[in-house]
Amino acid sequence: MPFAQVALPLPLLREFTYRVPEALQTSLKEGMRVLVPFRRQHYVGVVIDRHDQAPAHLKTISALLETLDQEPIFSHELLSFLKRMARYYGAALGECLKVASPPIDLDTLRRLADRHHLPSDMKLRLRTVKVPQEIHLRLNNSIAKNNLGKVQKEVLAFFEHTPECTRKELLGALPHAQASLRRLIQQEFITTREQPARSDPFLHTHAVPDTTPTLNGDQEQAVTQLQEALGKNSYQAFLLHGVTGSGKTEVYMQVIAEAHKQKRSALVIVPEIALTPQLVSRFRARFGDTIAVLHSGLRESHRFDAWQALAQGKCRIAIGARSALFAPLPQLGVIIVDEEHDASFKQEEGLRYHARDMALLRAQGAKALCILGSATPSLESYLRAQQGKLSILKLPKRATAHPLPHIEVVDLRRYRSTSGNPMWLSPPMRRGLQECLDKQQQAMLYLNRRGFCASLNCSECGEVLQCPSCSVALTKHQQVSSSHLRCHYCDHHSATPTHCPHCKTDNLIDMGIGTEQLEEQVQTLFPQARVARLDRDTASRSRHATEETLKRMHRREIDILVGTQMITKGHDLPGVAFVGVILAEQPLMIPDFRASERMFQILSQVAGRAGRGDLPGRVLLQSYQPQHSALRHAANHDFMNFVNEELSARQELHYPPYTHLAMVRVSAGDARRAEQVCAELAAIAKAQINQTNPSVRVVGPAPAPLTRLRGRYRYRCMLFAAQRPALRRVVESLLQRIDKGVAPARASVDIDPQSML
DNA sequence: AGCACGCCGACT
DNA sequence: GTCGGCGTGCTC
Repeated sequence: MPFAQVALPLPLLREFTYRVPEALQTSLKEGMRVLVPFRRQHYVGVVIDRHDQAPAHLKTISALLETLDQEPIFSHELLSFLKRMARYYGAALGECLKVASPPIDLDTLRRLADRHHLPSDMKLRLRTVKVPQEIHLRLNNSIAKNNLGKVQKEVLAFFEHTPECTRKELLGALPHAQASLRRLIQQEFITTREQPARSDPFLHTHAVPDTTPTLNGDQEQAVTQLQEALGKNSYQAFLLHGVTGSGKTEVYMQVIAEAHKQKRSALVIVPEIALTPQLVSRFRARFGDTIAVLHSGLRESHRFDAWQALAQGKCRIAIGARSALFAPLPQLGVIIVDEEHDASFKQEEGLRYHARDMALLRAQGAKALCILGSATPSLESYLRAQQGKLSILKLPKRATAHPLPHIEVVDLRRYRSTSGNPMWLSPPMRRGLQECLDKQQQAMLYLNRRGFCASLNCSECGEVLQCPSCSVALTKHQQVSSSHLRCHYCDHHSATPTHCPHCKTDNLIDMGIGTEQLEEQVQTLFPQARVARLDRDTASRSRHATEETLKRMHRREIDILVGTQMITKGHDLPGVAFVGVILAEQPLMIPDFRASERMFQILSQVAGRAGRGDLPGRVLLQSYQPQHSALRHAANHDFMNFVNEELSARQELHYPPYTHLAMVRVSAGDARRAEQVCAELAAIAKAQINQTNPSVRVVGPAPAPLTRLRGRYRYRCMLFAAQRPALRRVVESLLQRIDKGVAPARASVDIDPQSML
């Protein structure tokens, strides 16, 4: 077949045909990367198809230059999954392949460039990696041992116990042997071989093997069902609904062990923030070196290593964040998505895919199991379970004997400070903290706002200081440098003014509270307590700041930890007995139909941080809306009533999960241009609504909640549809229009948006 | 995405 | 008279 269909790593909604050189006719397969000329440049694309004839409309067809791989880097399973994914999101296949690709080894790339006389600065537009090499030494069998120096003999003696070692190892043992070694190599007494160095930092953490614990009845039942399903070798999806501390991880591990027995591989996807060394060592303790960790925080070379180990079958279990979805696993047996409700599974820039939804799609194609686990399942998953698309497994009890923490709600309306300002640390909150300190237990205070205060307002004229390029209030910060204002959406920052820029009076007052101020207030109230703060600002101070603070927390060197979302996930801190939430209804202030759901999830999750050790946990939720039902349900640990109430509300409003949503976003430097393009797209969508697509509802165009962001005006339009195929057809027509160009505006379609902003 | 081609303002 | 702004169009 002399022609190949090649997908390029560009946002082009089609692929291109290349002629396959004679020499590659037999070896070139689908899923291999190839070097191709494209528009006076060179790109690395992926062969997605071979065919006998070129499309008739093409006059000239270039030949592809070379293949980068001996074997396809995308298996048939992975490639067909990526094709389905591209179709699902209306994305360019090349873009999907790009996010799923391992980085290219720079040396390989340079060799290719040289061979084809490409300029050294050629833009291949792909992530590259310099794979660290190490030199392996091996003793040559037939050597004359006479006439050797003392050190040379020492070097040879070193080889008596090891047939082969690395140069680094040898020089580590014999640091003075450098010159002698060089001579031995020159005289060919020792042969050398260069090979990629193994460098995965997690790989060398030697975990102590653990013993498989006995399961409680619920866990036993879940494991039995899952193992049975695994034996059927077909797709089946589960929702593992287990309260915090119910032992979901143990269930995962036993299913993975069963897959292992059947020589099938496993993929574990966790939220970015939950992928901690503790979690990895827990898996490593059970499965040893068969685990590869895929983490975007890893150096590219480490990711490259992990990818290779999986592709070659050296590792059979992959664990990682969102992008681990694309791990090259032969004979995939089970995909686990832990904390499946977590919003971070949705990539919010570029290719906006949802790792949970794609995990289901991949499992389907691979005839594998998919297990979605959560203490507070998303409404999407819960409805799927009700519809029978997911089999539900329940772990209603904590695996340990400790009961769920006791949660109380504090009505903030009853407490005001003498100045009339809100009292963010109410008397019950203070008492709670004091009791906790008295018992020498640890406390956490949760407030999801960084900075000192939320905004700076003028009490004279009412002016709120805003970012010059975004329609948001500036946040005052006092840490790092002196008092300054920062925009939390762009990189704008300025000194804190003393006078109102509008009316010039000096009546600027702080509004609201951030973690910096909370930390200060806590320290003032409890001068003897050791207080620390954990948020994005403290984390960015140094690379290990967060880890260090958590370690200090573990060692009980901190009494009260103040923080944002960062303190809520993944960390098992057994000393924490008290958790306070400063403003429980904060999630409701974002205009989003999922606000209630998010509040319920956050409160449940924060509450779950209390009483994980031997201490009974206590939780205080401060709120101005103490009667809000999602808050009440969270306080009662009552997922069932929350989910039923919320589902019926969504059904009534025809919102997801009862409909499928596509968000059309348009931005431009000029507001009228953005609105105009958005209106045109909305009109195209509306024109599609006829007998073939009767169920699609178009809402908009309308200004986006953040009307201006980074100097660009934003408009949006929402498409709701009861059926996905109808939604897809309408979206396709919009994408075709966008593909033709809307410059200088930018337009995109987000399928199943997770954030309404 | 990039890089061409193409049509209107400030420079040697 | 040119150099260069970025608007629009095409890429096997």
